[in-house]
Amino acid sequence: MAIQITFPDGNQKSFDAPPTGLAIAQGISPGLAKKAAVIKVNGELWDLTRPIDRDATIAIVTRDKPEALEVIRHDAAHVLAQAVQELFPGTQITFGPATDTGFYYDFARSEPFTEGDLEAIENKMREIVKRDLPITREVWAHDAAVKHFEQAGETFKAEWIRDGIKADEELTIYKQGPNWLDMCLGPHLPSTGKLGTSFKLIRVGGVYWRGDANNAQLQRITGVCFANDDDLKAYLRQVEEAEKRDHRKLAKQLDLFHQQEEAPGMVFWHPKGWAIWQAVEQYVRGVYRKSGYQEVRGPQIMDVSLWKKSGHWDNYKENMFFTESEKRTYAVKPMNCPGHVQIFNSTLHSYRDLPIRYAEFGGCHRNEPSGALHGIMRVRAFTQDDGHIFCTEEQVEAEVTAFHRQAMQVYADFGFTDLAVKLALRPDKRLGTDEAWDKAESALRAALRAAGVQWEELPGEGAFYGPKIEYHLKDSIGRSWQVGTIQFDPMMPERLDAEYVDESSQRKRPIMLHRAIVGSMERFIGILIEHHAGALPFWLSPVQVVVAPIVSDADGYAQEVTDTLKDAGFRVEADLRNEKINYKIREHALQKIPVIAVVGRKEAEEKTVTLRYRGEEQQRTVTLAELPALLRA
RNA sequence: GCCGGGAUAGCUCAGUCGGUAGAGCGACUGAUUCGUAAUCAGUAGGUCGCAGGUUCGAUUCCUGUUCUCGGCACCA
Repeated sequence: MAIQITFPDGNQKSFDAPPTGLAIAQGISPGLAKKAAVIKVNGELWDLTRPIDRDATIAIVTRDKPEALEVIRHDAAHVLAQAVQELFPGTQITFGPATDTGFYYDFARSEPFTEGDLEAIENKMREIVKRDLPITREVWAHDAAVKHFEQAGETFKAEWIRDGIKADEELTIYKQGPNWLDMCLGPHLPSTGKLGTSFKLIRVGGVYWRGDANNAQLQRITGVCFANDDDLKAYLRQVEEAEKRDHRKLAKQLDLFHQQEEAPGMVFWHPKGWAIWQAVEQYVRGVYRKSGYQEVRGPQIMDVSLWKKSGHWDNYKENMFFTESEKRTYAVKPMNCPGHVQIFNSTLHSYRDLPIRYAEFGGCHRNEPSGALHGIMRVRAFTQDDGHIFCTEEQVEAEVTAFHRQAMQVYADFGFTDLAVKLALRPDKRLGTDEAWDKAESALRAALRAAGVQWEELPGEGAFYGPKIEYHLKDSIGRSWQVGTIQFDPMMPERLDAEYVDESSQRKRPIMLHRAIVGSMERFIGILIEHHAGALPFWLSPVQVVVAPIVSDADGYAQEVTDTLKDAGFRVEADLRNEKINYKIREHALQKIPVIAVVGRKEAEEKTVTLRYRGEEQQRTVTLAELPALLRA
C-alpha cells in the first residue's frame, strides 16, 4: 500500500512503505535531517523515527522552532531521570514535563538530594547526551506496562498507569538506549545526542505526589534548557537582573520597610516606604470618589457569632486570629464584607438607592501558613482597597464592566499593561444551589464579554460564596500574583440578612459584589517596587527631589529651595552634609531619587537650580520661580 | 503546614578541622569648601538567632525551637 506524503509547499510524494520523518528529511537534504527535531504529521507532532503509516500532510520541525523547544525540554527531563537513576539506584521516577523555561522531574527517594548532587547529576546528563543513545517509541499493553513497573519497583509509575490511564487508551513507552525506559506520550528526539548541552540544573525542592498534600513527598529537580547556548546565557543573565529587583532587597537598600521575628508576616513601614503607601492610598481614594464610592470604616474585631453566621468560621477558622475578653470570643477580621453589610443593614434601603457602593482601606489579618509568607507579597496583616457594591441582579453586568474599565485604568496609571484576567468558577466546597452558580458565572462572563477582554477560566477556583474575576500581575522572577478582583456574591446578603424594598414594596436580597483593584496594598507596593526596579515614577517616589549644595556657602539658598518645594507640596530633602558633590550625586543616584537639584554659588546668586534627572547625565538650569510648575508637569 | 537550605557588626559577606571573631561599605569624630556617580585620617561597634545537651572549654558538634530562603500545598 502506497503512502501519500504532502509537503508544506503542496508537493506530493508517494512511498512504497511507511517512511520515517528522518528518511523524508534525509531525502530533502542531509542538512535538514541534521537540524530536524520532530515532524508534524497531519498537525500532530511525531517522532522522527516513527514510521508514517498513513497518507499525511507533513512538515519537518527544526530545532530552532518553538514547537521543537518543548520537545527538547521534555527530552532533557527524561535524560535527567535516567541520569538520576544511574547515579542513585533505587530512586523511583514519577513524572517530568517541559516547562516555560526548561523542565523538571519528580523523584521518590528517601535521601534528600543536595545542591552538590545537582552538579554530579548534570555531569551524568552530559555524559548520556554524549553517548547519543537512540530514543525509540513502543506501544505496550496496559497490563504489561503495569507489570513491568511493578516488577521494577516503580510503584508510583505503576499506580499512575493503573489509575490514570484507561485500559483501552494507547500506552506508549519510550526507551533511551537498551536499558532505560519511561512511559510517556512523546514525541521525543531521535537520540539523546540531539538534546545538546544548553541546559542547567538550577534547584531541588519538595513536592507532593499528584499535587496533594495528603500524599507522599517527592523531590523535584528543576532545570532550564534552551535550543542553544546563547539563549541559555541570555536567560541566566535575565534571571540575575531580575533578582536585583527583589522587593525585599530593594526595601533594605532604599530603607522602605522591614520585617522581624516578633511579627512574622507583618510589615514595619519606614518613613520612605510609608510615603509610597500614602501616595498610592491618596490616588486610590481619588478613584473611590470618582467612581461613586462612599468611604466607611468597620471595627477590627467582631464577635465570633457573626463569622459563624457569614460562613467564614466554617471555611476558614484555621486561618483566622481570635481574641477573648470577658468570656466572649472575637475574631480579628479576615475580610471587610461582614462589616460593610452591618453598615448597609443599619437603615432600610429602597431599590432607588441601589447600587450602594462602600469602600474601605480595610486592614485584615489572616493566619496564613508559615510556608506561604513571602516578603510583603504574602503577609498575615494587610490592607485591602476593598469595596462592596449592593445592587440588583440587573445592575450586576454594568457594575462589573465599569469596574473592569476602572481597574485597567488604574493599572495603566501605575505603569502596568500586562495583566492576566481570570475567571474562577465554582469550587467543590461551596454555598448555594447549582442554579445560583450558573446564574452568577454567566453574569460575570457576560460582563467580561461586554468589556471586550480575553480571559482564562479556572474551574474550581472560585470563593465559597461565589465566582470571581481575578487580575494577575507578575513579579520580577515571573511569579504571578493576584492584585484586583471582583466577586459575585448572592450568599452573604442572605446569610447576614441584607435587604432592600423593591418597586412593589417587596423585601428583596441585593446581590453583593466584592471588589478590589490594587488588592492588598502591601502586595501591590511590592510589585510596584519590583516592576520599577525601585526607580518609582516621580509621583510615587518617597523623596522626589534632593537639593544638594556644592559648597557650604550655598547651604542657606539650598534650604530656601527646599522650603519652596516643600510649600509647593513636594517630598523634598536638603543634603547639607559636608561632602563633595560627586559623593552626593552618587549616593542619591543609588537611592534612585528622580530629581537632584544642585546649587552652587552661581545658582545662589542667580536664584536658579541645576537639575539632574534620574538616568540622565545631561543637566538643566532653571529659575527657582519656574521650578514647581516644571516638576508638576 | 510539608521537604530541603540558611541565620556571624547597621548592610554585604569571610572565618573558626572545638580554645569566645575579621574585611569592605555604612555610622561617629577631626581635617578638607572641593561644579555632577565614592576626599583623607582616626574611633566605636558583635552573648556568632534562641534554649538545652556533649565537653575542661561550644559561635563551631548534637537535639529542640523561632525566623528566613527555595520548592510544594494553601491563598475568603
